[in-house]
Amino acid sequence: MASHPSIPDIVIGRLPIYLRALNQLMQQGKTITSSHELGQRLGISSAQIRKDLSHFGEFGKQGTGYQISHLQAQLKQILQVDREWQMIIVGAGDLGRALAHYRGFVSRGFRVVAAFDIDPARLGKSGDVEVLHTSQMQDFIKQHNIKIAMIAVPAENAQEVCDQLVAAGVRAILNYAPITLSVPNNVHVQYIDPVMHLQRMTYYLE
Amino acid sequence: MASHPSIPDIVIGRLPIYLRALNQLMQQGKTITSSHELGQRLGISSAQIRKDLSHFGEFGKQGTGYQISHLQAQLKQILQVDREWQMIIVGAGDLGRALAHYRGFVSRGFRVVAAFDIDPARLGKSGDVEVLHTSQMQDFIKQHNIKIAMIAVPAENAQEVCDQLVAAGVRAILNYAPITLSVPNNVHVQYIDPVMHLQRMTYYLE
DNA sequence: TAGATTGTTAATCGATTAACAATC
DNA sequence: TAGATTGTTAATCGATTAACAATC
Repeated sequence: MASHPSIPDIVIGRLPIYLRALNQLMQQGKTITSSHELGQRLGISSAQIRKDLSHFGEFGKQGTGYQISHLQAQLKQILQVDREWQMIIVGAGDLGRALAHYRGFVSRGFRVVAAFDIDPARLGKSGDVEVLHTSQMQDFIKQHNIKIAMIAVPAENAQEVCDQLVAAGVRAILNYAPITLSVPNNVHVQYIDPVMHLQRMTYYLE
Repeated sequence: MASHPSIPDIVIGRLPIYLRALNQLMQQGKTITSSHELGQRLGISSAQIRKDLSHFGEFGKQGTGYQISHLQAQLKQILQVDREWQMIIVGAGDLGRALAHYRGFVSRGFRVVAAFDIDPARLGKSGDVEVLHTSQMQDFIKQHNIKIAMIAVPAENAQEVCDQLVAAGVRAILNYAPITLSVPNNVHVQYIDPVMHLQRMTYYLE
């Protein structure tokens, strides 16, 4: 139901961008928008936005455009963020704690329910999030049926942590360690590495 | 010299991935690799890697492959990270401080030289990095000829901060605020929004 | 109605891949 | 030499865009 097999991944990748722009328009008090307005804001052609959306249904009205609240609800449903996903964080260093404290998850469909670290000095509450010992991680994942994890450990330990997560049932990993992980086909990985973004920009500088 | 105008941006975006993989191979003590080995690790075809590299020159040897140290040096030069770029961080909340403490920048060509915040309670040293008041930001950028900044302020303030950065001379921005920024054509922006990555994966879950 | 914008088709554009001569 | 791998060309594949009938 939720996933149509033939939709290109690159299209899926743009849906969160559209959703975020709709949130912003809504906060500005707008109720209606058009593919043209959306495209202008995002630097994407209006044709592409209409084409992308047409993979999933007809959400607009000729002559008028899109009702923001409706399109927003539809995109949330398509992306399956019309619910709340429970996540864990592995690694409670600076980055892991910053993620644990981040206020922006809940309003967009995600909740950090625990963090894990091997260093006993880091255990206990960090903000609202309990930091537990890594030895409890796999049991926790199984008991709470956790499907999503964020990896915020040093690069040297990331693959090992990843293997443990996958073995326990995690199916989506957001990896902050600067290495490419190897995972089975049924596990999804996304990467966040600020240095790669910076290196991409320095090419163009001067 | 550094930037050939006709090379597709998507190719530039893969160079940092190759560079990171080479770092990893080198750490494992390897000295030679091939497009096939590299591709296998990264989930990219060997043909694509060779094609990408061919935009910039001939870095391999038939029958042998690539000398890792040489290819690494070449990629660093192409990306202009064979030097050290000075960066600033705007926003010294959890995220800004985590970035200020991050040890992974220097070895890959970047150094955080200051952070800025409007909250007087956050000023002073945070690890090795001095947090200054935002009112001093534009002077600092001009004096130190800063070209790169990271934005780690709330979404509501991000566009305003961005405008100030651009006006002072910043030409590359790594934006952690979950909004699309509007900038002149000669300014580069990259976005990091963990929620967008998560939403991209939930589409495929279940 | 007149104006605007959708959803969709067909054309264009660009990126990826397969294949192979060159050569280490 | 025999085996391997590059750099490059041509073919394929897929994504983007232009254009427009439909229609609100």
